[in-house]
Amino acid sequence: MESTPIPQELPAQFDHRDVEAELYARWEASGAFRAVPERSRRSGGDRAPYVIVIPPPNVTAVLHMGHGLNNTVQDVVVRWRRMCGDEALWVPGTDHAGIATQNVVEKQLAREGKTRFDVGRDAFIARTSSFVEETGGTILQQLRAIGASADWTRTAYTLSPQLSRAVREAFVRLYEKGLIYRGHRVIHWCPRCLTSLSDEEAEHHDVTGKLYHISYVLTPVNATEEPRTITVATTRPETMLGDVAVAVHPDDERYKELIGRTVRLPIADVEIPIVADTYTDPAFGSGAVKITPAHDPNDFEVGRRHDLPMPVIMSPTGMLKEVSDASGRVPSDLDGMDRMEARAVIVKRLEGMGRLVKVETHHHSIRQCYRCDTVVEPRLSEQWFVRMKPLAEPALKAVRERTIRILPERWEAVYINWLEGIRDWNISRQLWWGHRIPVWYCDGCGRVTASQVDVHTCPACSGPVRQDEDVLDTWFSSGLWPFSTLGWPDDTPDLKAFYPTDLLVTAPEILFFWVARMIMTGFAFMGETPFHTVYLHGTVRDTNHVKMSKSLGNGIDPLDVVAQFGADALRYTVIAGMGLGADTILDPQDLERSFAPGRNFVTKLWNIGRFLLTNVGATPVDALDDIGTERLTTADTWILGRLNAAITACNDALGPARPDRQVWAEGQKYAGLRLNEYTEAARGFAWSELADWYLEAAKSRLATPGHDREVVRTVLVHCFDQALRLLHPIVPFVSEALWQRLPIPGRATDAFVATSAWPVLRTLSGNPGAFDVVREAVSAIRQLRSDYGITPGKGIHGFARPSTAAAHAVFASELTTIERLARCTLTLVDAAPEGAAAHQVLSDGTEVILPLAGMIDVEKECVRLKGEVENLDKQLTGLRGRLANENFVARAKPEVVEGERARERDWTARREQLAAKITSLCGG
RNA sequence: GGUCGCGUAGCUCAGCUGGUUAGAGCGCUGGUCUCACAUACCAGAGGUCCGGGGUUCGAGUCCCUGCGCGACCA
Repeated sequence: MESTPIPQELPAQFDHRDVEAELYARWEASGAFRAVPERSRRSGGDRAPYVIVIPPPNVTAVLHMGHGLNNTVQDVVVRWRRMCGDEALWVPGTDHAGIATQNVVEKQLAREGKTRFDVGRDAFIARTSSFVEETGGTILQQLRAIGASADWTRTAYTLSPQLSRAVREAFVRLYEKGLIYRGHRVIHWCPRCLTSLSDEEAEHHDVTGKLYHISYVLTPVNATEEPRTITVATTRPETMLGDVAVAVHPDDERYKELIGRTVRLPIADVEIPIVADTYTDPAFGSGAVKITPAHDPNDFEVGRRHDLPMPVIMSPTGMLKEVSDASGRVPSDLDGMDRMEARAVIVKRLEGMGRLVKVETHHHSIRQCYRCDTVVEPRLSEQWFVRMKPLAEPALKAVRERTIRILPERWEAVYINWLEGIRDWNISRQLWWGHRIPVWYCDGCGRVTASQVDVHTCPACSGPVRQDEDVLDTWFSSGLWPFSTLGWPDDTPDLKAFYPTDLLVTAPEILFFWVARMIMTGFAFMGETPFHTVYLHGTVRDTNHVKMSKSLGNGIDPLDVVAQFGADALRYTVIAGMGLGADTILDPQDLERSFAPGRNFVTKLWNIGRFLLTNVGATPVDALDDIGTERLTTADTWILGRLNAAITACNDALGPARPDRQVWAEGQKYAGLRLNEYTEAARGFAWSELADWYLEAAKSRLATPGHDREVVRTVLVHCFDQALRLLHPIVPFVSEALWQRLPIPGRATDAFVATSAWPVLRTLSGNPGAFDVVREAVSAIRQLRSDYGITPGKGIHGFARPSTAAAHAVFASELTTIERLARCTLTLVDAAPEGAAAHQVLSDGTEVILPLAGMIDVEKECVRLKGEVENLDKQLTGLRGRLANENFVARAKPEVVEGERARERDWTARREQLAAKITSLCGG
């Protein structure tokens, strides 16, 4: 069958601008990304479900490189599984992000000279809602631009009515089990956000601060006692206004006799006791520590043990104030003063009083709000807590017993360590934007009611009730994400078909915030793990290894990259560099250089496609199975063998997709998701093998009409088709654009590579390695040409002396290919011709001889050959030494020893051949 | 302070359970506008695998130690 000319000329370059949006729209319209519950095995279908839930970005976020990387990984995996025939579902959505979103709207208000308290709660929430409606979810639109194949019909939002129901259901269930309680505790307070924070949200930062040593004067027991002092050390002297005791270690001989006595607190001027408590470290500072129960979590515990008062001396905004139990403690001139300013004033005043003993430089860590970096203030207040220990048990067990694996492996230890030392979770936030705590108080009878539905009158006394003012930590709702997005608490078809999910892809920073909590809630509410694999990827950094961020100005906008180089170039670059857990380094100053690998690869792929379409034509090729194996050339068999190898390498790098029986086998636990290895395998096949060798070998066959032309058309289209499938998850757009044009036999007109089948291995006949001698011969001639400075334009003639009959046959059949690639003419001979010539001996002993009359420098050739022999001798010495070593022969594995022996034979033979050349050419 | 990780080519990184002459991309050098591709092709240079000790027939790979860097947690 003769092919017809190509229907349309392909442009010289892949124009991503023209293609991406249009292709994406077609995919989406075709329902390619839509999952159908009935097709899942769990719902009677015949497909294994494969589900990923997106780490929901903040609803007000705009796409940055971190999102780009995170979502590209998810998309690569979900596209791979879709092609493998799974019922693949990637659930997209956003998070209402309590503090972050509220901050944005408060900033807007501030520009109008107002605070949220000026507008009131309802109006503020209304305003924030409309803000979110207008600008929120931009990021989901942006994800389409990088090719994200999420099921948009299932887009979720943590503050939607459905997911809000899930939050209430979860709260009430935990409350009823006694796993949620309300308590008076010292929590982390952000004086800027005006809310409490969980332990995880108050981040540690190392600082060089000061340690102030302050002496407190003991109250004399009688008029004759010498005045005595006791010195305490603190980094936060302003909190002394709230001191209620000085604690010493009970065994500390220095202070034993002082226990039970009192000191007079300077400035606040109150009398406080000296107590004995093992919390005190005798080795730190003076061995005596001031106790401020309302402003330090450790002191709070000491205070409880000794039944001490707990005066709060700081306002929510961080100003000194007699808030509770503190009357008379804050001097009027300090009242209302900011905590930092007050520190300086108090230190100065202590100095004036002679109470400041010394000030030391002190390295310690302070906690800062993870949203606004303000130094948090430990503060006694009433909050809601989740009792974590019981929830942590199954979450620990799941990782220990391999129901869940965390990649890279080392994070499992971090996860376990954290869960073992877990503390109760403060879930109430003094914000307005979020899920209001579903608890109602009756002031009449004191009844506290937690309820899924709004409560209007007290169930006990029918009196009026008021709802708790606080909202829940955003992570409380995102912790339910793997099932709330699927319809929980309702028993929906989605939940049945798609829970548990499979893979979670995120950054290590939120391992505790989010991942661990999802696992805990998964077991608590679903009785099952939410996913079997957690994949933690690295961070995007600039060339100085500084994390990219908008505020530092070292960020890269993924949409800029998409506009300049295309989504495929972005994806390829990021995925190719995706070592397990490794950071991604990109240069914001030089996008051209950063994304060159991706852009170059896309261009290369495009040009392979161009060549194919111009030379193969648009007429569908034969099915490969219809081509008799006897018609396949050495090159055909070789490339089909390389294709098999590439498929195997890709599968090995990516899989296994899931554990065999809910639990990861020891040998598989850390296997798969090597995206860089997968990329390299697919790239190497398409570029270094298909394009660099097979395509070149195909050219003359394509130019010659006849049966063989059909064979090469078929093999070429088959290999490129398969290559595009292997590459599709990485570069979805260019692969789709090319695949649609390929003359693939029997393909439906509306087919997509996106929903085509992942390549499988073919059984081959013949020797796939036979073609290697061709490649070696070409390389050898090219190398000689380069060594002798013979420009490619200069035609040369040479000889080849195949070492075996098989090699002779390959040379005879592939002679045109060799001649074309090496740009020479070649004569096959039985004996090397006499005279000055350049030589190469191939690995099978075949000789290549270039007489190069007039161009060859005999002396240079002798030096070159002798150098080669010298190198071989060096290797042989080592090899023979090893083989002469009885220990090696006796103890090494037999196959290793046999391998070394074979190498010795090969190298020796090769050396003999070269030595003979030297004798004839250089006269010994 | 605790736990963990990293240190391989100029740069960014691969190197699985110890076993050929340690790889890739980018960059660099030289040569090519060869009829798909100069965003390409061809050839090449470049590595004491951080230092020291040990285990082993054999160590980039395992153990100890020193130095440097980083992360997480207190």
